[in-house]
Amino acid sequence: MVDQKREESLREAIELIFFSYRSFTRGPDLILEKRGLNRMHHRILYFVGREPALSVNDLLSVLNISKQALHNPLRQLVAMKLVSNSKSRSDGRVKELRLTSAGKKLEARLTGTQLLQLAEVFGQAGPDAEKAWRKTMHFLAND
Amino acid sequence: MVDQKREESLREAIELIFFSYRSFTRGPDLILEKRGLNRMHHRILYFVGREPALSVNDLLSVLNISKQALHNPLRQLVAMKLVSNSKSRSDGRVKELRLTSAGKKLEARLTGTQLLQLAEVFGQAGPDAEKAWRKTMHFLAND
DNA sequence: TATTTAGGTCAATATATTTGACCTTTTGAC
DNA sequence: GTCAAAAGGTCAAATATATTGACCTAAATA
Repeated sequence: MVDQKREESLREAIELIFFSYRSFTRGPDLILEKRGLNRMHHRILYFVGREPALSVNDLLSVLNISKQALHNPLRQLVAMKLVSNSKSRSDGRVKELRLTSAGKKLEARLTGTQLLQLAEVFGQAGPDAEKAWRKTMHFLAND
Repeated sequence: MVDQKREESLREAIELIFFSYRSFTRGPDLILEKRGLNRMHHRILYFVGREPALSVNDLLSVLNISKQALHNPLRQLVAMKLVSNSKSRSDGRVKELRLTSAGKKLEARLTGTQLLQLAEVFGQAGPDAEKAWRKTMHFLAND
């Protein structure tokens, strides 16, 4: 009886994750759709913006997808002049990915909806809850 | 300067969500892959298991996808005898979806990895952090 | 009886993903 | 200087998925 109650409570947690993630991705998804882009484009813009001069290989590692799966969306972003790729000085094989100013603008708009949303959520939950949330998510993120 | 620091902290939160969600879905995804199923099949199994006699329309509502997008995975699950659909007694138009015993077994295996993972995470974080996490996620799930 | 609702299906299109091969340029070990 | 390895890019085929829009039945209900 105790175990079953705990399972019920853990299933509620599963649903919190499911519905939270959907809520969290809706903002950017709506903006992306209007431009014929998808969530992968946002992820590329996000991580390139997060670490300018990121290499293609490092981007692949963080996204955890195949080279072929990255190929198209990245090519599109470069063609749209949202991402630039220039040869690295220290290693001519490596390309350094960066956001162009247009790329920065779009990234700011996409991620901006999520920053706002999280600011609101943490505002409602309060700083102690935010801290505990971060601690818990840290455990979850690292297996 | 203050605002920029807060943005940095919120971006860390964004990344916690991204990596947490990936970690959270990996377990079921690996099991599903071996059977030629995907995350949508798990979602169907989950919500049907959660509410036996669920109608197709109600399933569509909770999943928030089109009838056509549901059609294939649901048909497959029924064909594999993991989900049963029987006419409702009270309204002959409505089908009541239920997990078969094989469906229950698979659902338990899939969701079981997530239950275990969350039990571990909450165990590490502690009951107070769990409570605060739930409160915060609740705000996030409801916009 | 006529309309609405729940459900199912089809076809066309568009997209995305995966597998696997193959190519160039550059680096670095020998 | 040669050669294997690394970084990156691309292609093609097969597969999978999603989207749009149409159309159908059976059952409920106004």
